[in-house]
Amino acid sequence: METVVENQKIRTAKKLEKMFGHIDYKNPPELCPVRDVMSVASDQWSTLILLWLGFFHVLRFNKLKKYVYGISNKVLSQRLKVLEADGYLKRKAYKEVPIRVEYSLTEFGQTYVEKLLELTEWMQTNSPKVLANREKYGLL
Amino acid sequence: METVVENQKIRTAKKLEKMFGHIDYKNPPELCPVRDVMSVASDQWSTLILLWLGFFHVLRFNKLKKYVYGISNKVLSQRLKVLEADGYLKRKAYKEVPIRVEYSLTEFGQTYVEKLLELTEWMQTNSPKVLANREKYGLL
DNA sequence: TTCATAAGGTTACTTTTTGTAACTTACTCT
DNA sequence: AGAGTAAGTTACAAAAAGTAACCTTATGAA
Repeated sequence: METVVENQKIRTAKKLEKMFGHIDYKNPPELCPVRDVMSVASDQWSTLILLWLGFFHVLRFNKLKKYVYGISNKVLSQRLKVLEADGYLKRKAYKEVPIRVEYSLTEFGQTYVEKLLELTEWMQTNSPKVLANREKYGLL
Repeated sequence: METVVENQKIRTAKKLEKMFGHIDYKNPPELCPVRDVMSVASDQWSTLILLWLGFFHVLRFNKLKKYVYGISNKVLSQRLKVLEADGYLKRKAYKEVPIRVEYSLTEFGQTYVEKLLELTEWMQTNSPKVLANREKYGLL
């Protein structure tokens, strides 16, 4: 039993070595694409935007704003631009009045949402544990 | 071929429905534990701290600071406190002079790091694509 | 014809979060 | 007595995020 956990720890460390081991830790973030890309894609607001798009497939600006509860116009529009630039979603504007704009995932974005979903499922499963830990810690 | 992708999209949306579908989107973030827990654990600095701990198993404050390149004392100590409170890592202080403090993952933290690692592997695989997208977008 | 409305933002201004760098503590070694 | 060391903390500056008012363009009602 113990060794199963230990072996898992070792496997994990090996993968991390593959990822970080060859990188000189003195490198600034600009030279680490993983950090760069990750900081955009796994930002809290970006995550919520992408997940809701994964759910609805197509959403307009104001609907998105409604579902990504608490986001401001400013941040929503800024994140949508960046996520579009990075290729996760596409924007389609119809020249009607008032203007209609539809956001949806690209195929690339869809694959990312699937990964993201796994993480979110972990969160869903484990958040009670975390909240319990937090409470226990509060008493110290 | 098309239908495979389509079916995947539908499966994803179904999972998302399970996660978000029953939540009234008008709920503030305080009432959504998933958002709450996730905003701590998948913060950029937290992620890096946990991954490096997954790699080294035990790290002292100043070593962590060295590997989590660019983090400030202030933010590092703040994140370590929160991650400890949430149960991802443990702090062990030795009453020597100068003081020695060792940080390591809890077993719970270890399971999270494994999930996180999958996401990071995705990033590693796909960051070239994102950088390419970004460049293409820049030309528009 | 003037006015209200609507979607999808943008802008100016305030508040919060981060970053920077100097300082603290407590004991040991010179 | 003074320097050095690890693990932080603190005061102040810079950057990011939140807030709320405003813009655009055209349609339909008054």
